Amino acid sequence: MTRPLRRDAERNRQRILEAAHEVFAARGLDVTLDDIAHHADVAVGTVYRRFPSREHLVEALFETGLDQIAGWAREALDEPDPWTGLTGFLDRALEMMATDRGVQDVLFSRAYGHDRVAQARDRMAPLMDALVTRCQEAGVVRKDVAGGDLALIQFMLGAVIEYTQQTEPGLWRRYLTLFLDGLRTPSTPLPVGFPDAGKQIEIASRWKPPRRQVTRD
Amino acid sequence: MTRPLRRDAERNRQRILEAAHEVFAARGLDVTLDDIAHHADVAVGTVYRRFPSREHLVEALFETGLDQIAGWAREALDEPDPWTGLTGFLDRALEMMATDRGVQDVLFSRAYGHDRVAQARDRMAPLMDALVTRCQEAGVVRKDVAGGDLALIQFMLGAVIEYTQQTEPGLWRRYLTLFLDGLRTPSTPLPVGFPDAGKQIEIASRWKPPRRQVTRD
DNA sequence: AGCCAAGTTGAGATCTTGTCTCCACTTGGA
DNA sequence: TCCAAGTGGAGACAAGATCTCAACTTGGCT
Repeated sequence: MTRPLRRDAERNRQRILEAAHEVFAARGLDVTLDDIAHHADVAVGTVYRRFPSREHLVEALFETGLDQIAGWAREALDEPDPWTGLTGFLDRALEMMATDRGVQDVLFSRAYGHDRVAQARDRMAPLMDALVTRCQEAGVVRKDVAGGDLALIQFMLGAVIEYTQQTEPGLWRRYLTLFLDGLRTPSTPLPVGFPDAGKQIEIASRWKPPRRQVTRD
Repeated sequence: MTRPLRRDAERNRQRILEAAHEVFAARGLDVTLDDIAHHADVAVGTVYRRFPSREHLVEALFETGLDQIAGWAREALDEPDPWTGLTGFLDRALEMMATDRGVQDVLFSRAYGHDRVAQARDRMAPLMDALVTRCQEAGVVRKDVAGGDLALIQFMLGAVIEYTQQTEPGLWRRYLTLFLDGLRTPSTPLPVGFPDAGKQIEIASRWKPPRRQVTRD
């Protein structure tokens, strides 16, 4: 049985988690633990005493974040109009990615979050499938797109967010709209099929979140 | 008047340029001059004697590449059918980006290529505008997109290329098709306007090409 | 109040990675 | 033959991240 943390230690633990959340949100997962420590007004040593690696922080922070997205997907499935469900979901999820850069890293890379976060990620795939299938059954989405396409679309819009958010926040909505119009029923046949699960994992394994420009505060 | 290089030196210069082209193509602009040297079977010192910085290599290599893209745009304007012109152009340009990762870096970042490459880049914008306007006049492209949107679309597809090319080459065509369907005339109004020139420069200035995964040969 | 285990601090040891120099050595060509 | 031009590559230098540790502080139990 492990005894509870001393009061000051517990307080510091919270401050570190908060700081990590903010720093991850602002600059993605690829930040130093020193940065986080500084942001939490705590020395590096303290951070290392609580969290042996960035990995532990990521696990502690992002599992709930991903589950929140999954929750939106489930809500979207309850929406009476399938199309509204789908677009509403994408809007929320992307809004979150625009606010928290860490989410994109954790969603699309296998570099961090090997345990609980990875599981949360996997729980999302069937929900995406359901969202798309429901729209297809209602005849409002072309038959040749897959649930997995939603992920790639999110990835692309994530790239736009990364590119433009500082300067032109919200510009991504422009391209989301363009995409959604492309998803609707009158359609050109798609030239390549969507990759299977094995390929998808391979893709994500190869991707590493980009090193972000150092933005001074 | 500067005397010509010695024969062996000239040969090495060529090998360096070739090697740089290959390495930039495979891994983007953010590679070390040491890498290039190694690839050219030449010592680092030799590279530094010819090209004081990566910048010089980039200038020497990419000006023609960008002009080639501009050339395709001009050809596309000669195409009798405006829509075929537009799609054909995007296809070629993206094919090039898929083959040469350096192109994406040089097109969308201001980190490299300050002189001739920058000018070549600027020469492209009016061509994009023309391509789009021509389609709009023919009534095949929605009125609310701008020439600049083509660049962002290329950027997004570039991100997909980066993410999937190793594993699932050509997958980007799937999303190009989706996008093109979104560009066609029956349309949902776009939620945000396209940013003006000043903003565009600011956007590109902030972007740095991502550090690529080290892929062992 | 006094004690000490738990906690904190932050300079710095260590590692990694890239840039660029320098000088002993080699080579093309007048 | 000779030497200016060219080359090799170890390593100096810089930047930046990871992680440690010995001296110091503090919460909380008695």
